[in-house]
Amino acid sequence: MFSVPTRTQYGIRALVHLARAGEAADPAIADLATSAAIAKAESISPKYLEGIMTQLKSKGIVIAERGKGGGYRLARDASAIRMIDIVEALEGEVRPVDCVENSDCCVQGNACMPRKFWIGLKGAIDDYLASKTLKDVIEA
Amino acid sequence: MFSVPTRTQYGIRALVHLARAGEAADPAIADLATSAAIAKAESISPKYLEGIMTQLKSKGIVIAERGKGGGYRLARDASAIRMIDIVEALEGEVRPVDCVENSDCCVQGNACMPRKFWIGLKGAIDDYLASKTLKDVIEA
DNA sequence: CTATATTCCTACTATCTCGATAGGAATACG
DNA sequence: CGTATTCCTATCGAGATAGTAGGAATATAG
Repeated sequence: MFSVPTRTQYGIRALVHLARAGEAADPAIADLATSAAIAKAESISPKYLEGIMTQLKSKGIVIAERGKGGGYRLARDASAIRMIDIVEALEGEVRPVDCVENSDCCVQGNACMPRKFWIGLKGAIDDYLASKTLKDVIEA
Repeated sequence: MFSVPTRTQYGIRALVHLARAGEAADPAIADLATSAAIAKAESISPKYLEGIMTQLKSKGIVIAERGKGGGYRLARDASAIRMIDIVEALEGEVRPVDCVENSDCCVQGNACMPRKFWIGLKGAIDDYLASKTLKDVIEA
């Protein structure tokens, strides 16, 4: 249960790759990597990863440099990228049931008795994801 | 993200229904309900709920009485049924990524740097689900 | 200006899961 | 025996997911 799609797993691994590249002494030297290079290093389908990287870029997690010699780098320090930012960029907000935000669904039977329970679950997940940064992950 | 299948939502609503039926003064009087009756009260597809109830029975969450006059009742008091018992009965163990239990997957690139992170997420979810009982839900 | 390497965009396909349905067998009651 | 119920198995359609394909846009190097 609660399995995380490969899309998200791949995205995180790609960001781990970038974060580790950026750990070098001189920043801005080795922190640029192409999608194809990451895909190869991580054994991820290159074309599939391309789409994931584009999405991470559109959400402001990474910065893309187009054209020859281009690639991706983290948009900010790994310690400033929370895991919840990544997850929401790739999958949208954590929402166990539709009823969490939309109370219109509370019409039939006991449909909404468990609503507070689900909201609590969302809180537990969100709190954990917000408490970890990309830096925490690469130091684990 | 982390959306809960209707199967689980339906199962919980059915159990809420049974738990509320069992709240009556005289236990064992009104605590028996047929799958069809629950389905009607909760606006759930009857045939679909049938399968869910059978599964909850096989996992020991409810007790079934077959034949005419039969139905389902909770196998134990609502306060002794943890939400994690229900979720695991219907969906199996919480496992964000396969890598959580199986460390064999840590072979390529940074595939397993996030492993501790995922294990931590599993822990956060499990802790929450184990902390709530069916009784907590019907009293919310 | 041209060749090349890269991101970016759109569309497609195969596979799987999920929700739901159908029909009927097994069981128990009166 | 007739009826009401759980229980079993098989199937189906819709949607999501993972991956593929082709090429347009963009930047660099020579």
